[in-house]
Amino acid sequence: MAAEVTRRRVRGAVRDGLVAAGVELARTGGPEAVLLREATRLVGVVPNAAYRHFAGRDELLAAVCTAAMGELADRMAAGVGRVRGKYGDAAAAGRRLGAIGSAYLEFAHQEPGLFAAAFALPQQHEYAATVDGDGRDQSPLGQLRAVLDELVEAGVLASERRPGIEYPIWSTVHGLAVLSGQGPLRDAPEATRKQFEQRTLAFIAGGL
Amino acid sequence: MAAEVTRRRVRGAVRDGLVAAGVELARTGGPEAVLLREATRLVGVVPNAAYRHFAGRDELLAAVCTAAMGELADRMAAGVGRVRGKYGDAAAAGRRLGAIGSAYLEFAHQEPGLFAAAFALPQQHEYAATVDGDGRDQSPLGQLRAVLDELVEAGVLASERRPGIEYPIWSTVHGLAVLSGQGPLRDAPEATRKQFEQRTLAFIAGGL
DNA sequence: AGATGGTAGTGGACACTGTCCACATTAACG
DNA sequence: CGTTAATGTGGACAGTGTCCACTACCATCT
Repeated sequence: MAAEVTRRRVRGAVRDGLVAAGVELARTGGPEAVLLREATRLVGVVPNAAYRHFAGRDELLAAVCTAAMGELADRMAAGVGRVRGKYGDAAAAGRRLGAIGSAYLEFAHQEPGLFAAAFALPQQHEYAATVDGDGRDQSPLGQLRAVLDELVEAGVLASERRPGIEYPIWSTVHGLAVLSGQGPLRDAPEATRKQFEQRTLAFIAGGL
Repeated sequence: MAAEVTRRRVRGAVRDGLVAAGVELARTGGPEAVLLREATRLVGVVPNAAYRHFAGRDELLAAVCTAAMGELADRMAAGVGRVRGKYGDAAAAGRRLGAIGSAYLEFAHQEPGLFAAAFALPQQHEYAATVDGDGRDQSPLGQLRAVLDELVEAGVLASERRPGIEYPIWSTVHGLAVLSGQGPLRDAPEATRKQFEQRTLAFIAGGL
């Protein structure tokens, strides 16, 4: 009668489960909904078990945050990858820029909770070089920079206008994402929202 | 020995005090820091007294939210008011647009907590016509619209480009505000931040 | 093989939050 | 003056994050 059969899980299973549970909570309820106790409940473990893997709730939220940012990056990369046309082609480069913006806005719209969670903590995702196997920076900002560099090479964007232009562009897309996602424009009808996106992307293209 | 001298406050004093306390809490710690109990503590009243004036914590936060949005609107109006040049003058209209953007960004930078609180609840401030004595819409969006209309009248902005252009512009400024305030760009040095603002406002001016 | 030590999970507790209920007191008003 | 509604009090409850002491397991070294 050696008490309960408190089965020990395999290494890292609980931690991964907690992050997965946190992501799911964030998906439905945003960053506020990622509760430490609820996550442990979903994993089937006692609340304090989480403290073996995270210093506290904020560190769990940070992990969720990183995961959400990763999903955004993946969606952007997938969108860019779907654009045909070889590197340096002016039209293709422009379409790649549009694909980045569209993926960003689509993510914010389809997964408002995850999108909010991705920016819930001001940890610098972008500055920590998140590189893939080929040494390319696959972070959202890194991907945007790559396309802008391509636009310069393609002759679409004047090289003297290139430095720092990623920030106004990022701001424009991000601003629309939060205003139409969580902000005052959140319950505009689908058609209106689509029009906002079109106009905003056109505004960016015109500002190059 | 009729218990304590539980002095009754004048009509509305407790409610106003709670909102003021909530604003102060939001100023230092953002919307998350506006706790019902802490607000009542600052006012010097028992927690439950708040329920005589608000249905719950969310309704208090909504009041704080409205107050914060009001302060933003005031700053914008003050900035526009400081611009000299009569209505319809092209240069003056352009400077007024810049003043609106600058006031927005300055508010977000100087009062990050209040700025976050202003957008914490997705209640439609802008749609509820917040008009002043002269019947003008003094909400942030209303002021932006007024200046854009002036730009059309001054011949700076083509009238066929006018419809809906407030949204990309608002998005751009708002995006920079949250990215450089709470987001990943929050601990950029002052000079860099100033440069971001300049470039972003120039980006908008170029996009007209 | 057998002792040992660190790792992962348990149980119980505390302070804090928002919120509800029953009660007391005061102000307003007939 | 007596009634009534408004306003504040007191106590309680569930739920949260977090800390402490304790226990079972697994790997590793002798």
